[in-house]
Amino acid sequence: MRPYSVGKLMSFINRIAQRELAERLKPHGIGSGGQHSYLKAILATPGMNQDKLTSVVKFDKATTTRCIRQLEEAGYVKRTVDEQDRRSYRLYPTEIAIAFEPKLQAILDDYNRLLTAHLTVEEIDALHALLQKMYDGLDEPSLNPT
Amino acid sequence: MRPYSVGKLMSFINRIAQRELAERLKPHGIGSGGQHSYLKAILATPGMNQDKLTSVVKFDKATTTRCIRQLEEAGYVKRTVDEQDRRSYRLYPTEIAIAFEPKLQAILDDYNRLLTAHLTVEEIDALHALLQKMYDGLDEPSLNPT
DNA sequence: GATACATGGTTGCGAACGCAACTAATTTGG
DNA sequence: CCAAATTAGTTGCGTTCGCAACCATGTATC
Repeated sequence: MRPYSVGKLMSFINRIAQRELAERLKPHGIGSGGQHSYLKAILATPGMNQDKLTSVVKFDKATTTRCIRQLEEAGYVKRTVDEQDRRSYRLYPTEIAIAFEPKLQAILDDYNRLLTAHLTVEEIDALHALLQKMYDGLDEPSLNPT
Repeated sequence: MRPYSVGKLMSFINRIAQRELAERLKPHGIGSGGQHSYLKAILATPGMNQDKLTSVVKFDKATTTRCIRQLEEAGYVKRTVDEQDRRSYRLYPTEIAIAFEPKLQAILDDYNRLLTAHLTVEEIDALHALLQKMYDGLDEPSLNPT
């Protein structure tokens, strides 16, 4: 039996949805793609270095460098050299970022509501649980060489 | 109550997974991203024009132009001018593409199995149904101006 | 404490993609 | 039947991203 094309559906949905999200973040100087993921992670856990952050958001470390630079230029993130290890930077949200957090969260909540607008509450629960399980399965040593 | 971050999970999973798929398609001269979607659509429905194809795969028409050009250069697709409407091209798979179809399908099946490796059969059924419903909901006039 | 190795971060390069502006063929309205 | 509007496709431009090569700091081995 042929497996369902779960990958195709996810890629479709993601592609359509990302355009919506980009449009909503743009007025706040936050670029499309992963920038908001970085900002959310820094707000949630201030003081991480870029390497840690890269593994949290699952992008490439080069992408991290660039996204952080953009967030810094937009005034959302501060970088300070870690005195314990002078190679790495500790990342902190600025006052502006902290003030913006509720708005950011509202945009993301809105986005999620849009995505799941045609599902019942039970269906959303089930979908979230399944995606979480899927994610946990993928986020394993086999695919994540140390 | 805060909505689940279904969007974030989907984007994570998609990002991780796309790298896997890209690696498997690369040896066959098929670029990462949407190229395989176009090829599959053309194999499934030969003779479409690019405009129709764009709406099927949900990319931008500029992206369609470029992906089709690459598939043509790679020898998978033929374009012929539609004599009924000389602006449009009819798209057909080449012999090579037809011969390659089973292999392509095997790669995609494999990919889907990888994605859902940690789910039970019932969970995969449920996930597929939910994603399909989600997709159908998004693929509506409100977001798809005619 | 000099040499090798590991690790955090950056840069160069190329691929993929969307938007907007454009060309060329077709349809519509007067 | 001609001008205006529409439609299929292309091109220019800017953004995002991954990979690989690289630099600088830190750690380990001798």
